[in-house]
Amino acid sequence: MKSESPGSDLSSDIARDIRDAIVEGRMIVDERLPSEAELAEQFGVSRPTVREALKRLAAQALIRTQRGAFGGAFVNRLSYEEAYGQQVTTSTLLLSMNQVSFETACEARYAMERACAELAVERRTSDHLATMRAEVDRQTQPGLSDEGFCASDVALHRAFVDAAGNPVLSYQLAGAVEAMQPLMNMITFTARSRGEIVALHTALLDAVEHRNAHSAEIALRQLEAYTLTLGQDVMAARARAG
Amino acid sequence: MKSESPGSDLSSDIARDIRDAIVEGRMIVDERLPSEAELAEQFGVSRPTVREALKRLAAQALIRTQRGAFGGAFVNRLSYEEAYGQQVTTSTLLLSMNQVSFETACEARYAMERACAELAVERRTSDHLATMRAEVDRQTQPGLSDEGFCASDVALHRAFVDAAGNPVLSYQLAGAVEAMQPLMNMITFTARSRGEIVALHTALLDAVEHRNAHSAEIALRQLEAYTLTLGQDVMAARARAG
DNA sequence: CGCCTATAATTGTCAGACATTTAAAGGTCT
DNA sequence: AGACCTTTAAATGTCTGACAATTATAGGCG
Repeated sequence: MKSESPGSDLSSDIARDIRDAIVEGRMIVDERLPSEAELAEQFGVSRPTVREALKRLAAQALIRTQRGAFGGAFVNRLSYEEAYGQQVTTSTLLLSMNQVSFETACEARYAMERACAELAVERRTSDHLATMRAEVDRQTQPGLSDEGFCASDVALHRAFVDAAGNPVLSYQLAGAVEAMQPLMNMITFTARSRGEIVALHTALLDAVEHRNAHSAEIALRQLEAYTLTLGQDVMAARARAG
Repeated sequence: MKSESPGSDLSSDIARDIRDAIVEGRMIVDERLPSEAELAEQFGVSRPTVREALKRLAAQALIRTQRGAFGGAFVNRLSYEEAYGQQVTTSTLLLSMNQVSFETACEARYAMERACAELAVERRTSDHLATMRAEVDRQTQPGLSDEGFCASDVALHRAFVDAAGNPVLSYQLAGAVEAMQPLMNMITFTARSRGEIVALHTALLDAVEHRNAHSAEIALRQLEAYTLTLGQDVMAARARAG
């Protein structure tokens, strides 16, 4: 009674069977799967085929494997970090491979960030403020490369999102914010544009410090508008260059 | 010059090498990878090891394979649908495996949905309205099961999010909305609670129809509050039951 | 009693073979 | 000449059997 669909591919079928068992809760976290040899017998296939199925699951962080006696494959508790990673990779590829316009990506990102404003100003701790301030400071340093500037930008926004104190929100936003980094990295930041951005970051920081959600949203809106103009200039230049 | 880190695992290393090549743009969409035999020679490993690496990449939809002459592995254009699927699976597991509270998940979901309100009321087409209306109608039908009610709920919210006309936003929201379905499915909806929800859905629908972002946000906020009370009742009952 | 060693279970890797699929090349008939 | 069929070769999919590497447990030794 094995389920099939994609032109028959044993390792796919087996991976799906096991994945379903995990997703539907028939296997619980840290539960050990049968050994590869046992699985091979159960599914009526060879060990390499089972191994291919297990590697598929491992790639999605659904299982982890351990060598040695009493080792084997175990249902993995998907950590926030692993989920972040998957989220960022998937989002980045989605953007880079689907001719998603800078406008669309930017709009989505800032819409979601604004969704954090209310919670962030309410729950931010002094730690969050300190992190944001440190990043703003870094952004004013003269020797900073464009890539370093972008990285600091991401770190600041990350701190802002984390200030909302909702790990699910942080996880969802990770993709939206980090996936834009490759697009942002194409931008050459002039001293003037850096100044503008730092000013807006400072406005955001002040709003968070004074727990003013409305001001935070305005700062984010201005940041979106300014980022958009910078991005559009780059895209236009690239279009001219061919 | 092979990169290594996790206690040496050849198929992991190879998968990472290839993944990096794709993510960094050194391999472009639809480009064909060398055959398994060639890869085995290049990396100095056996074909089964190469195959395990390729299955890892296939599990993340980074490549697709085609049998037969002139077949092979090709860099896959990550479609929105594939990305949705990954997003939903990852989000669902993250919620179910990490004792994420109903409150936290609910808060994140509605915060993100509210972020769509402004764009949705501005860009919604009559199609979006019709879909939403159809789902509200379905929700009033007497014979509808609780699962059917939840599914319709997801469909309505999905239409609302899609109305924002930003595919990246739709993609990001897919996880937040659908991952809550297992939690919602634990709720037994009484006739009274269904009535309340339908009333709020109708309010949301009206707001979208009349392009009133503020009303839409209020409806969503009320929906969040009501969903939260329903969920908390269930959680409390489960806690008592042990 | 503590340390060391042997053991067995399990994953990781390899080699070679055969089955299956598929597109392209070449041949045949009209 | 053109349409249809057959062959062929390249590639993935799968199997078998073996060996290497790792590791927790059990047993032996001082």
